[in-house]
Amino acid sequence: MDAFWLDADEMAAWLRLIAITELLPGVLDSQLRRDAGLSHYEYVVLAMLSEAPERTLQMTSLAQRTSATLPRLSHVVRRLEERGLVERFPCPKDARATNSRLTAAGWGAVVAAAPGHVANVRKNVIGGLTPEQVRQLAELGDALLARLDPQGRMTALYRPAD
Amino acid sequence: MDAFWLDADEMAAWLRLIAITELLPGVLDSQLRRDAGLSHYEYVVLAMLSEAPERTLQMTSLAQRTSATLPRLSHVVRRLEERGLVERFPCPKDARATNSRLTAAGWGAVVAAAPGHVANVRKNVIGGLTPEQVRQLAELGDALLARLDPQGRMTALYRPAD
DNA sequence: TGCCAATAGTTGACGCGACAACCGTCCCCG
DNA sequence: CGGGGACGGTTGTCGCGTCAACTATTGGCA
Repeated sequence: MDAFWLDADEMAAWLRLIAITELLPGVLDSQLRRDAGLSHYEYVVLAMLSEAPERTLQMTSLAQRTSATLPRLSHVVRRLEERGLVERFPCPKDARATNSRLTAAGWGAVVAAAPGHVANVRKNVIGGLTPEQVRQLAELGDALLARLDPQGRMTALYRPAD
Repeated sequence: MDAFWLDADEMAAWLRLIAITELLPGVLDSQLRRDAGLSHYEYVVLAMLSEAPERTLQMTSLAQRTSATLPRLSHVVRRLEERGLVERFPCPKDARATNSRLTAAGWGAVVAAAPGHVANVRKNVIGGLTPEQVRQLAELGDALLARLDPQGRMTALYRPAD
């Protein structure tokens, strides 16, 4: 189950991928935290709700769309609810389930945060790539996610058209 | 400072990149934690030391090579020292500095962990890509890191030949 | 109908990383 | 050669994410 190492090209790609996953979260978090008082993950949660019908999603669905475990989401939503950005209520269709809905304040927070966030993404990530590289990244990403997320837990997020 | 959103290609690439940075750490951590009792970051620290002359590096240098802040590294090295995998001693050249050296047990831990880790990387990451995509990832990675790490803090890690 | 496994979600404890405050050493400029 | 700013590192606190345990509801199958 081993027998061989990574060759030079593979190692180069691998080391860069590691470095990116170490550095990217910090870049996203610090801008959003500073300018909008939100962590990147909190922003993603609000953004997903903002695009959903009724601005409402079931916890499990929201967790899948944000690549998070249910406990993580539960903690985050509780904090967002305490800040008045989100509200929870029992799902009428299934008494086990909980729905989360974006409040007006939550909508306002997303709208306020989005431009700076997009500018940051463009400045620090997408802006450094050629259009051809952007296309390559999307295809690469699909191939990687097929392995990283074989259950397709995140399909809703990264392949909304399926 | 905004005025425009991401277009469809950019959004596709961006969403995939986000998903990868959320999922990859868990995949790496859980395999190493289970099979070797190490977090991925601890493994990287040991691996960097194992490749250094005398298996020894100064804290600051080790922090740069592992994309970490100094406080983070300090905590991690203390734990590794308590487990006997690493030892710290004052740098003879500079009384302010501390050197970390891999112990025999630490070397053994890296050697024991490496095959499973490499297999995991191949199985879950590199193995899903074509050789052409591996090359693209390396180039893409350079372009992204030029923005994410403009100071070249990690240069030593991802471009060892410079 | 009644039972039991599976599903949906919450909670509490624990560990790790970020941040800020701090100490000791070095170096350079006056 | 002496004082101050910069450098190198450690420590403590706090917040967040994971894991495990738990409750409640559902749905299928006898």
